Amino acid sequence: MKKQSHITLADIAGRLGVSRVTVSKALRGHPDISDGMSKNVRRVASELGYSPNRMARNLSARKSHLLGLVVPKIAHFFFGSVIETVYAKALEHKYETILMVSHENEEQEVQHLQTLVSMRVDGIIISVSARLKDTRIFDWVKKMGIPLLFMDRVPDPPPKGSTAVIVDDYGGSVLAIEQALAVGYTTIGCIGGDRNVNIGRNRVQGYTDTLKRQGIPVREEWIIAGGYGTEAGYNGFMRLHENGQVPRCVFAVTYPVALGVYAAAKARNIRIPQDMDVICFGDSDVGSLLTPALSCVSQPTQRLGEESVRILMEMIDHPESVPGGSRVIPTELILRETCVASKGAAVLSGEALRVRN
Amino acid sequence: MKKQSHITLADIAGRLGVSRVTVSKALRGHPDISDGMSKNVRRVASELGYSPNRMARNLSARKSHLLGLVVPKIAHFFFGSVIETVYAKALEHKYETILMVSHENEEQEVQHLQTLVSMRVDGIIISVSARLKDTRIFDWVKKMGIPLLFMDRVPDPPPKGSTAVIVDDYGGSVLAIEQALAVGYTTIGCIGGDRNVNIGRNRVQGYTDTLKRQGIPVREEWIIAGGYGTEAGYNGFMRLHENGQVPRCVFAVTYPVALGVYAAAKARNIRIPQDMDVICFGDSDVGSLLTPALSCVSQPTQRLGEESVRILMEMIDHPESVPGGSRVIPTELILRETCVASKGAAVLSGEALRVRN
DNA sequence: CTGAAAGCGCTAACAT
DNA sequence: ATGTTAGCGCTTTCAG
Repeated sequence: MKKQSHITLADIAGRLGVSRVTVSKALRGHPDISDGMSKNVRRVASELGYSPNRMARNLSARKSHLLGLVVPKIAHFFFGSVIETVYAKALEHKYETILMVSHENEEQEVQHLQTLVSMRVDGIIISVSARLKDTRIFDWVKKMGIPLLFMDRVPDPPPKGSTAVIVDDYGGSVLAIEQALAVGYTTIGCIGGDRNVNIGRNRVQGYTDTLKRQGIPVREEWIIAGGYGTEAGYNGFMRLHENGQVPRCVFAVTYPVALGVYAAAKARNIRIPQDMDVICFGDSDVGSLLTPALSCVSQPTQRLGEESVRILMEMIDHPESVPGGSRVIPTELILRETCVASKGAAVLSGEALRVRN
Repeated sequence: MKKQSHITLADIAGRLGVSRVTVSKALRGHPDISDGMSKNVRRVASELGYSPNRMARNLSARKSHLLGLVVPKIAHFFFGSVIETVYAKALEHKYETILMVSHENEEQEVQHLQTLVSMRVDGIIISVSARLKDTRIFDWVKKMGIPLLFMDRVPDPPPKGSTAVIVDDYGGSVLAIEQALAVGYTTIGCIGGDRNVNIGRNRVQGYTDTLKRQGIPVREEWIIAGGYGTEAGYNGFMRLHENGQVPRCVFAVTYPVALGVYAAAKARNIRIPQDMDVICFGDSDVGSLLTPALSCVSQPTQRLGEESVRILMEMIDHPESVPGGSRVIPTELILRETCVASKGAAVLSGEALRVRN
């Protein structure tokens, strides 16, 4: 019982009494082939419902036109939106994208990377998981000759000679904290993040530096690490609350963290922004529909995705002239109903006020 | 300048003074090979950093261990969550998933399907775009011998002999409308959907049937089609509002549509639920954080994804014994702060009340 | 237990 | 402009 055998070049060639090579060339628009022949080939191909076997093509051409994308999560606005952009941009360059989700799990991350190498993707974009510790896998990928680009989340410290496209995490959180200070808050907490990955490190750094610069004491018990998800926010707030001393405002390291804070506050009957205010890093499609509408530092997901693909393509086409280092994409402060001066709050209820950076 | 040449079976074989076949077998744990040999091969392989070339393997084995997944959107809770499940489940079966996003665009959909066939994926799961009109592509895929499974969104009418895993759209919307009626609303609108796809058709049908059954006149001007996204909800509400006669409650055909309704209501200063109430089909992670927390008919995304993969695997392994037809997955009514009896509303503010179906 | 031969479907280099 | 010859890296008979 042989498996369904597909139409091949040979079938088309046979029908036309020419060789497979001619057909192959014709189908790819090679200049060698005459117009008439080309037309005939195409006609027969479509009559037969021919579908080129990409595996064969890739194997032979030693080029897959595949791009690997590894992210820690997918069902979240930031990643969803970045992923969509990467897909679209890659397609413009005639590349298919293979998505892999690590679920913030280093083991899966390694395995995915191995699979991508195994598939001989032409390049890889990765946003590393929060728990990442061992970075040798990245050297291996590189040794395998596959261009690797870190996007948004980079191991800290970054592997030697790595290329990255990141968001201005430090600058963004400075914006956020300065806003909180401008409103008049002097007790400000920070929830989420960790030290393995740049985004946690830099955002928390921006927070502490800004406080220090203003001569405000940094209280370690108000810096609650613990990741980037909604649970981190929920648990983080709960820990803060149990300690008894709740700061007047908290800076959530990601949008999901802020969501968790909202949920926890609701559960504890803490009113936002009257009892405690919130501002966060990262936007979402529903940010403006929450009550109160959440103010944030927005990350330009589109630019992140576009730049990443652009640079990766560069790395694929000119492996030598890799510029290396990091492109940093600026952020933007979006003020809505949290973390705004109280009289302003009423005014802003309708549309968001945008402060360009 | 030859391209980076990877380690191959031959390299390992050479090092050990055996043939490539032996290595190939050893690496795959073929019983032919002795334990000692196996160990040696594995050792050398890992020393050399060998990574099997999956394209070559697939080409030769005429099996890709790839699964195609086509969805209209990704940056939305429902799809994000289904996608994640499909990835995980597929992995359990040793399958990689190739994701394609159609952006609700039929042309892209066709192209993606062609690409997947070209990659010789072993099976395809698709959630069709709302604008789908021509279903011949599905017959072609089938003719190419690739099992195809419709998930959630199926062309209406479904192609002959197709297999699908869907949600109980009709039953779910009956639940929603009955709830609205139970609260005492007699003027109920319906926003979103269209007639090309089952989910729109059936959800709207559930809405009209339930009203009729209760002897409530169905007012066509309160049934606003227009898709499944946030804009559809926003624009839909605006049209309703411009007409002047706003129903006491609206049923949003999807969660994003409800989000759009929230936004539009906010913009028009219509209070939910006091001025107009909302209930929708489809849940989200932030549903309970909206104000008021949104009541909905929830779709079990996990079960949807799991069932889909399970059945597709079945179809791949036993192409003959395709059962065909549709598996229908039941829904669940989740009441929060909208569309609940007014005195109940206060009581429910904290945690969600769940009514099992 | 191991290996030689053949081939998966396609492309690239080199004729003709 | 078209065809010939050789692989790409792996698996699958089928002999030893």
